Amino acid sequence: MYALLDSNNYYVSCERAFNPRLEGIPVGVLSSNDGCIVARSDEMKALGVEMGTPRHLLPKHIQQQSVFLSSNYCLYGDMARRITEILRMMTAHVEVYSIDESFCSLIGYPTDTLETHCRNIRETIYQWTGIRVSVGIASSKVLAKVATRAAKKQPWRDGVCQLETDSEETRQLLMKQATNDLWGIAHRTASKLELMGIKNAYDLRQADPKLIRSKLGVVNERIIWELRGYSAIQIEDMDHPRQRIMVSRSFGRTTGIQADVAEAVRVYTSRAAEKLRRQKSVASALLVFIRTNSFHTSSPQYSNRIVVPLEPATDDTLALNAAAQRGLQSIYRRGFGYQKAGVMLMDLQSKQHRQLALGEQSDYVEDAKRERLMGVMDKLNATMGKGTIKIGLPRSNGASQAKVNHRSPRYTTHWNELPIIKAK
DNA sequence: TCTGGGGTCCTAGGACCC
DNA sequence: TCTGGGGTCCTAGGACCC
Repeated sequence: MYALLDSNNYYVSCERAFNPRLEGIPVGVLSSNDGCIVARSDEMKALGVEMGTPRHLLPKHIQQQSVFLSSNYCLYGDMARRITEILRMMTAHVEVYSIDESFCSLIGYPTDTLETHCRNIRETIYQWTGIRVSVGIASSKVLAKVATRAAKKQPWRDGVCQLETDSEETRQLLMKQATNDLWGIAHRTASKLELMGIKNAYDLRQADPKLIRSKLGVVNERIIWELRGYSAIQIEDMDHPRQRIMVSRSFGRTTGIQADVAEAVRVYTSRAAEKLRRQKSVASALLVFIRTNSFHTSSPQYSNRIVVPLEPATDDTLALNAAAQRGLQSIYRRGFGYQKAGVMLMDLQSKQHRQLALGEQSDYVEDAKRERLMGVMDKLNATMGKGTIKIGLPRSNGASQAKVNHRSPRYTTHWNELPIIKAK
C-alpha cells in the first residue's frame, strides 16, 4: 500500500506558517521576475485565477484585494526537508516525488490501522511545521492520487482518504473524475480518449489495455493497470542524481549588451556546476541557449543554441564556464534585445566511474588543485551564503538580475532576516 | 511596463551496418 | 519496369509532471 502526502497550496502554506496575517485572504506566489502566479490560496482559486496566469493580466479588482509574494525557494525547500524528515521517522520508506509530494510505503502496517497511522502523521506534520497535508492511501500510485484528491475536496474526510481498489466508493470517485484530471493524462491525450468514448477515469479502467497501448503508447497502458490497483509506475526519487542539469532564467529587463548576456551565462554555469558537484557527477557536454523576448512580436526575434562537447568530462566551474562562453560567442548576434539565456549540462556520469577520453592523460597534480579550489568555493558559498565567491568580475545592477520585489524573509535559514520583536 | 523553471520518459524516424 | 530485409543506435520532439 502507498500513502501519498500532498501539501495543500504548498508555497502559500509556507508563507502563512510564518505570517498569519495572510490567512483568509487571496494570496498568490509569483514565478521568478514576479511574472506569473505559480501558487494560489483557496481564496484566490475561488476568484477564478488559473495556475500560471501572468500577474499583470489579472483584472484590477483581483489585484487590489490580493497579496502577491515573490517565490522564496530557500524557505519552501527548507520546510520540505523538515516534512521529509518526519515522514522518514514515521514510515518504512519515502520516495520524494516533488517539493510538496511524497509517496510513502506502508508495508508492515495492518490494513485496518493505515488510516489512523496516517492521521497521526498528518497531525505531527501540522504541529511541527504548521503545514497542512492531505493523505491518500491505496494500492497503486494513481489510485493514491485519486484518494488524495478526494481527501482535499471532501471536507468530511478530514484530510485522509483510504480507497479499496474495487469498492463502490472507488467506482463512484472514478466515474466523477474526468480523464484529464488524472495523473499522467493531460488535455491532448484526454481528447484522443474522448474520441474513443472514454470520458472518465472509470471508463479508462475498463478499457482494453492492448488497444490503448497500440493507440496511445505504453505510458497510458500503465495508467489502466494502476487504476485496477496494480503497481505499474516507478518514479525517480528527487534525491537521485539527475541525468541533465539545467539553469536558465529570464532577465529582469531585455538587453542588447553582450557583457550582460555573458554575465548571465557565467552565473548560470556556476549554479549548474554546483549542482553537478553536489550529486558527484561530471558532464561530457554543455548546451548554451539565448533568446529574445518572444512576446515582443514587433521587435526582431532571434533564438539559438549550441552544444559544446567537454573533453575530458568535468565538474570544474572554470572549465565549464570557458566552454559556455565559447558557445555563447559563436551564437551571439548583435542588434537583438535578449531576454533569456540558459545552460544545460548533459551526458552526466558518475565522477567515480568517469571514463578517460581516448589518449587522455590525467594531470593528477593540476586536477587535485582544481578539486580543492572547487571544494573551498562550494564550502564558502554553502556556509557564508550563495554568491560569496563568484567567478569573474562582479557587476551590479546587470540587466540579467531577476526582479524579486515581494520576497518574504527566509525565516528558517537566515538569522539576519528574522523579524525583530521588540520587548515592551 | 510586467508573460517561470526544471525535470522525466517514450516514440518515430534517420543513419548506418551487414 | 525493376529497387532486400532486418537490426541497432542516436536524436529531436512530444507529452507529461510539479
